[in-house]
Amino acid sequence: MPIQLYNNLHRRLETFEPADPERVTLYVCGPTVYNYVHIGNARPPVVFGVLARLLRRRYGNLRYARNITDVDDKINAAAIEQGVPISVITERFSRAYAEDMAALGVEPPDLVPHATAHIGEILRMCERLIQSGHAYVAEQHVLFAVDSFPDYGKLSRRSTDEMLAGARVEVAPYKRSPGDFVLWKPSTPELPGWDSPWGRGRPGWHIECSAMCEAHLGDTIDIHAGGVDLQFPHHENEIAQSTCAHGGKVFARFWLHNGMLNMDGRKMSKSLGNVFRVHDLIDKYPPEALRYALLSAHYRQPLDWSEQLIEQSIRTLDRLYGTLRELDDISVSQSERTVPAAFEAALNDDLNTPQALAALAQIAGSARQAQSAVERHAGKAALLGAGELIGLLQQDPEVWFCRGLANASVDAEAIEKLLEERRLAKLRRDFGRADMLRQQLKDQGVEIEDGANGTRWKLAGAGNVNQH
RNA sequence: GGCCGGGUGGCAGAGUGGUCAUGCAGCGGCCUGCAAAGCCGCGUACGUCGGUUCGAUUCCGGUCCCGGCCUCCA
Repeated sequence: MPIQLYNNLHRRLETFEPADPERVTLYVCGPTVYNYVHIGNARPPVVFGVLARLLRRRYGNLRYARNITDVDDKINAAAIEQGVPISVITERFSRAYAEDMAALGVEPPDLVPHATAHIGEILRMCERLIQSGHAYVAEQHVLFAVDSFPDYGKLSRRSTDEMLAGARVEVAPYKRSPGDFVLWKPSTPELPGWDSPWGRGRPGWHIECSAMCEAHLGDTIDIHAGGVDLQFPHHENEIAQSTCAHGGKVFARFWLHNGMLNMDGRKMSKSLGNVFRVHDLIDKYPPEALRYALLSAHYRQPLDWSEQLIEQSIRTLDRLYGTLRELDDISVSQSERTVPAAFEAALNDDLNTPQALAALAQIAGSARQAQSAVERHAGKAALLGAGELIGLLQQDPEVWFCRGLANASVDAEAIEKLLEERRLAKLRRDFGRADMLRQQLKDQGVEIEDGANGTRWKLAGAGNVNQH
């Protein structure tokens, strides 16, 4: 079954065929590391990370790059404010980003190129663009001439005239055309900078992605992905630079854009200040529930973020892990894991994660009802295999149900002691005493279940159990 | 203003020209000392107005509302 992807370049669903099946290339725009990222920033790495797993499963040899932007005016501002070199800021927050993404079950990409490690490539690309007449030098800036690229605006479907009509920003006087954008700009002595033929300076925002794609993935890549808010100008400009730097070769064959996360109906964005930082959320809620929540809507749709969404996700995972716990006695090796056709078909259909999660619920349902050892084994194999592909259900169920125990106010020994006391009370049919003990545990946030093989317990409620 | 996307049951959220999404919550039942979990069952959802059609939530047009981008943005 082919993988169908909605190619935003053509605004239609297309069958994905890599240019070279031996070497599939994927580039996702990564963060600017000047602060902790918010949960909206986590959507691309999570959803396109699932795409990476899907591609890797099918083609084996995937080269997946997700950059780190470590030179930028916001980083400069943060460094000046805190009185430290920019490297202190960028190292701190690129590490935090890696940790936050790992917590959300995002596998590291194959390549994590940093902009500052590619200044040479950036300068060479600038020179090539100048030589070929697609860029010019003005007041120590290197600017891309949008008029030199007839396809400019093709991705975002807008003409340069339209952009002019709606322009919100004053046009710098040295631009030949208002749509021209900066490839290289001068730095003052206190700002980070590198020597260049046009004086000491630093790269513009868009050129780094073009330079890093070229350096690591080649002139033409299979898939380029990122947030829909990057479609213009960032991705439009990348296309212009790369295409012109490569003599007209196609830059990216597929363009995928994820929708925005909303807070109270408005886009979650740092400039609006309505953000939840991943760093804080993973302290407060089980990270896997955050991942589930991010995958619960189709990636192209907007997703309303709310506490209720997280709690709903926790309860859904409770049920799925409950099924796995019922299958505790079954052992499934890595090679025995399976990916049911309906589940994979959903992901192949433009990464339809809600449908895939619906299929996962069905898989769990039949696994729960399986009677024979063979069926139960197949159920668990499917649950783990499908879960692995989408990055869920890979924990030990007991770990899931005891979420946050290490930080919570309860301790396991005390719980076990009360449970033993309750067991004895039940043996002598002192149910009043037994119910009292259950209530006592419940007051501590511990819920218990009596089963054939004794009593088990879990931490109840949503995420706040993990709060310190 | 220009370009683009969206309005589905209490909530989240897929999908389809004519029996079922799915999950969460709720209700009833089974099970249970009681619970919980699990199982079974239940609720006549597709913004609005027209059109096409034997039949439209699904196609077409109008309209209302919401959101995104228009050089900070995932």
